[in-house]
Amino acid sequence: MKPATASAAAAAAQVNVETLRYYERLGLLPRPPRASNGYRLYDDSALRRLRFIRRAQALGFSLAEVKELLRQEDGLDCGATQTLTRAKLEHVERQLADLRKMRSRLKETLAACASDSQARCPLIDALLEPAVPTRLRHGLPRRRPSASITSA
Amino acid sequence: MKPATASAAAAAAQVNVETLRYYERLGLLPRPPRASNGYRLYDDSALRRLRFIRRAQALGFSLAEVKELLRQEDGLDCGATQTLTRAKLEHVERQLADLRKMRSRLKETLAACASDSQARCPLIDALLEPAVPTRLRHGLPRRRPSASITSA
DNA sequence: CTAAACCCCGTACCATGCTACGAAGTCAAG
DNA sequence: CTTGACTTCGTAGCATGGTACGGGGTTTAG
Repeated sequence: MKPATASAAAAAAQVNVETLRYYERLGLLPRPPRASNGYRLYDDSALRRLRFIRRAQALGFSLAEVKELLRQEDGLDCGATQTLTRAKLEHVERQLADLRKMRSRLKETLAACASDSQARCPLIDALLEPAVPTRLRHGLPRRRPSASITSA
Repeated sequence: MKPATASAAAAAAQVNVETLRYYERLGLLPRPPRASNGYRLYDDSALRRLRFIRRAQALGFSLAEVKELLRQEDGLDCGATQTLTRAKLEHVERQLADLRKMRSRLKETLAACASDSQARCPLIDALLEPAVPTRLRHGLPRRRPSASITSA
């Protein structure tokens, strides 16, 4: 297998060429060897690594986490990887549960909409549901660090 | 129910106070009436709307989509909402499938790691798998619009 | 030889969803 | 009356994950 050019590597991994440079800058991809003209040459191991990154991302790992995972490829211990993986598994389990809830909500809503066509959409009511208790002044937790909703 | 202050409303919905202003700027929350001192007053409908936003977000809707959804609360037709909901449902189904795949991958990996302790971690290999055919120059799809990996 | 398509680099920009900052006014407990 | 927690505003900044731009060199089909 002769090494791939940037665009070939990018196409193979379904990413933009610029993304390769981006990953390289982040230290996710090693600085590749260059041809005599200065062009980057991506060999099999680089392509594998690139696929690894995309797969890990698809598994829900952030790029920072992917970087952690990759450290072990370079000879580090398995422990950190296992810990990360376990945490990610738990996260995935939670996501699954949430999504299942979402799904049934969405389905119910659509069913109601379909039967009750012409009337006002029940989507609103479906989402409105139980009130959360309101606390007042003096000693609110202030919720400093707000977690992103799409990832932990 | 007397109207809530900003911090009370924020606490009730588990969001940062600034987030209320942010949503207001985006047009997700209506400009609330003000007390004589200029303070925002969030009544029940505002609080419901705020909860709606967070729930919809938790269902995977982006803020832009939430805004679409909310337009119908203001008397618009149910059709757009249904369409959005159906699309979101499909997205959720896809996510579920992906997550299930992830989960079994993660589980397998952990199991392998546990049994094969001390040896090199199989995580890498687990993710590496099948090669993608490499295409060369001239007529690559160029993949202009790259979809975010966490949402469609 | 020319033109298109590829490559390099650094830097700037984008979208999303907040979060923080500073200056200033308000309000309630002690 | 002071103090501290609340509020207002506009604007700026952050984190993530890219994407684009401009100015330049290279390569290959025709």
